Amino acid sequence: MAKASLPQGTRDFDATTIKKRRYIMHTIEQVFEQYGFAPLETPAMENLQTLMGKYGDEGDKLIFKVLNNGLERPEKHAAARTDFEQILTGKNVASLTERALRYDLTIPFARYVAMNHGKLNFPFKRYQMQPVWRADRPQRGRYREFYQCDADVVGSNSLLNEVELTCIYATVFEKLGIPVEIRINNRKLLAALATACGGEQWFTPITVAIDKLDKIGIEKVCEELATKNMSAQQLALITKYLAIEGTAEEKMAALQNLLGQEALAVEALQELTYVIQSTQQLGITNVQIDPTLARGLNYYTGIIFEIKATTVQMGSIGGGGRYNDLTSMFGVPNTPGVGISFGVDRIYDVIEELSLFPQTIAQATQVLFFNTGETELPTIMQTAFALRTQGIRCEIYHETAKWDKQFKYAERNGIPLVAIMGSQEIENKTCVIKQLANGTQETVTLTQLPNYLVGLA
RNA sequence: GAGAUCAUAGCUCAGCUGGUUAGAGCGUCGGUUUGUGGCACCGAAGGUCGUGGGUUCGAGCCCCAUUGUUCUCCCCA
Repeated sequence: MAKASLPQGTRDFDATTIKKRRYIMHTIEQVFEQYGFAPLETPAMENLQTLMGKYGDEGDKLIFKVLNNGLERPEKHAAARTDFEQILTGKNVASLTERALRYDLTIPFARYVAMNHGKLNFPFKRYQMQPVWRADRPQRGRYREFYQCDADVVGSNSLLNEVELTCIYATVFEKLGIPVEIRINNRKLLAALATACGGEQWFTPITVAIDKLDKIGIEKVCEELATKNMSAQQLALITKYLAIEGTAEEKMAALQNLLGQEALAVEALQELTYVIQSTQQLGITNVQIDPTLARGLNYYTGIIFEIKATTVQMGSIGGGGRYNDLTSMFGVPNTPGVGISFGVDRIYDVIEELSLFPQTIAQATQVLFFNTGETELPTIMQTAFALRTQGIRCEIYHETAKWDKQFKYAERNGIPLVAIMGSQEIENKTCVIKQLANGTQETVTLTQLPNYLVGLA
């Protein structure tokens, strides 16, 4: 017998955990629907071709691949052996692996839009809440299987979308009680910085390096860029850019001052100003401009978002941004979109750490009926059955046992009420209801019972 | 992919420079107590010391390998 175990980085979820996670997901789902997003689900597996090359070189390595079935068939052996050599050089070969587990929800969504663009009404707004898989090494706040909740709108260039998605972020985290900072930036600003440094070939090195600013500090960022042959003059510009601080208005002014001669920068600043001002007018105060925000996924082209919990040490718990033309990779051009994502499992960890889950979540059964004996059991079953039709969740203890045990069962399972019907009560058509929390108990007639219990709940 | 760390009862952990039969608390089960839980007391069950090798008269402890945990780098939700 092999010892029971789980694949690395995966977890089982017990009842309490699932209920807590549902609470998070329901909260998100409600807000999504308030803004007119409709649900979508896609398969756990995609064609490997759909996913490869969409997340950068690092991303490709983290995609879980599925080995093809049927490789043991003799007529495939020769081809499989040759193709395996390709695998060893880091290539992917369709004859050995042609499917992979989804890595995020955005690319499958783009694939869906490309496949169905003829019958969708644009702008098309969908939300999706499903697990994704990444072959990362697990650590704090990092899992190999985790849930994402995404909302995307495609077929619209309007900044109204960015504003509303920001509102969704603000509303969800307010409902969950998590203090967060909504950081926004604009990829066009980074593109302008690259141009000011001499050309767009600097875009990727710059974004990669400055994304690490808060971790490694400004000197190391400059060191890293210097190794890419960046001149002292260029580094001076980067340093000035990274040193920008202050209120949103002050940052805007400084950025305008530094990059105002670049057309892209002007555009970027206008967009950021619009989002900041609009959300401020709606009473949302936790949006921050962060010029150093870059984000790793390379398909973003405009405004980008990242959510940081301010009172807990944790990686970002949400992120997103605008992409010009994600569907063109699937042969359908001119479909701009913008989307956001919630990292449910990290949000869970944050709420747990801050002890913000409502007490009532864990409570399932409201009433435990004591099993007082074989002769009493039929009446007890009838009573419980009737209560259930009235929407009251009840259980009957599975066997006649000492009350001691039955009490402990109720306690351990967080059942707040115990119902006792012995021969005496049955004869009088009554029932004793005891509240475990404070020990008080009352005798209630069976006709009053449903109302009595609703009153306690 | 690189590095560090840990792995002993269901859980949390002790276990000395390598030396008899590996301990505690909590939990579980039984009892004091068959119509009222939480408390107390008494008793019991429960361990291939992650796995596989090696060194040694002797290994939970030392060495090597391996698997998993937690964490850091990388990157991300």
